[in-house]
Amino acid sequence: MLKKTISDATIKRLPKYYGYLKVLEDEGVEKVSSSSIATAVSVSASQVRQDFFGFESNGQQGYGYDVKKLKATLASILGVDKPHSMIIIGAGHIGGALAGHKGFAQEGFQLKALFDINVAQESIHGIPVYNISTLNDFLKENKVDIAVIATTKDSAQEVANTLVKGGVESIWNFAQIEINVPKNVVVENISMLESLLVLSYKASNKI
Amino acid sequence: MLKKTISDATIKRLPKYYGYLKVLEDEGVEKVSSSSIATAVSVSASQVRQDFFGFESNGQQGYGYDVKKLKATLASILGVDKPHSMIIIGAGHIGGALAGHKGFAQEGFQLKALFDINVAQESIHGIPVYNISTLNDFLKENKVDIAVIATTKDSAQEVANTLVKGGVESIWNFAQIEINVPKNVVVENISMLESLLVLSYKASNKI
DNA sequence: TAGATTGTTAATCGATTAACAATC
DNA sequence: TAGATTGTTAATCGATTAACAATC
Repeated sequence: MLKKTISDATIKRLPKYYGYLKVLEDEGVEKVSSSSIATAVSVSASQVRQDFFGFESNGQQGYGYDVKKLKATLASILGVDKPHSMIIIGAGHIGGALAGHKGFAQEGFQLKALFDINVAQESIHGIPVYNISTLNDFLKENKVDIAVIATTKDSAQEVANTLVKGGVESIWNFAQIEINVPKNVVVENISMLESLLVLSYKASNKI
Repeated sequence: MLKKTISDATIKRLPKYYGYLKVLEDEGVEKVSSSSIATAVSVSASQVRQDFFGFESNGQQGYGYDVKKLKATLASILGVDKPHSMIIIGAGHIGGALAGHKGFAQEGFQLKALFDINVAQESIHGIPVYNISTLNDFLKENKVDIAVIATTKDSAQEVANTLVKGGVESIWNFAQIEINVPKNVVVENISMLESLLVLSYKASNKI
């Protein structure tokens, strides 16, 4: 484990770099400089190089970076060089929207099922919807890499407990509440309301 | 304008503090200490006090903060002490889910309409859906505080241009692309894919 | 009063920017 | 070769933590 640990600030930028490299690859561009990446992602060129410093970026002085190689390196760091199985708990507005989102599958996130207390429809966007009471058994029979919590905040912690007990180690939490999990489980929270409030702040406090 | 400017790092935490104060108010709690807030929001007590330093937090030594007063102060700073009119461009999965989200209205964000190139249904969750071709006229006749871009990335910039021309000064952008706007317009980006990739990183690089 | 807790300054830590030698 | 651009160190900047006097 000689790998230098990457700072949180850097990690948050890696998906942006990765996204831009995908665009370049689609356009057939073969090389790119730190300053082009910087412009595209609204950071400084120095920061791009500093972020890349510590992992093998395959940069060449006087030339830049090979788009394909750099994209592959970032994919590997971000863990999207291999597929992830995924389930969604809560088949409401958000859960349903996530199930319909095409972009996740493109990165190898394979949605296997949705779960809800109330199975209004047998499937959403082709993904089966099961009763939440069957979640426990499902987890015994299927390896789930990532579980999405898209329930109300009232049931989020209970759902998290079931997931953890069932061996899930990565949780993407859309519920408006902090969930408590053991140290071996990673959680990424996403709060639309918080984002909207930040926008509201900016709008209200313009110079 | 003696108001000290609040740092970006602090601004991102204000909605969390605000959310916790709402919980306390609902529970009928009247006072709270910086260390309680800190625990609830997973930061240090010192940071809470540092964040509050600079605006009138009404804290009392030896006692703590008055929940109602502090919540009102944060609401005012975040701009949610008054209502905001809102529209959503793109009535797909995400646009529809946002229209169905109850939490926004509770904070005074009043959704007036959705717009789409293809009006599949006249209304979603009781909100009228109009053809995108009428957006221009709508903006002339209605004051829109916040516009949500929930379109594909291909049309995001064009939509942004129409919004800006129509006088919208705050944009909440869900499209997977950076949009360019004049300096007087504020943009808050939210990227689910980026969030998912951060989770993927954490999952793949656990110690 | 004694205990608790804020407001505020100073110290520390980490992240960003600047600079430039190395080198393609 | 000359120009371009990286990798890397040092300098700067900003954010977090620590500490404690003020005071309720």
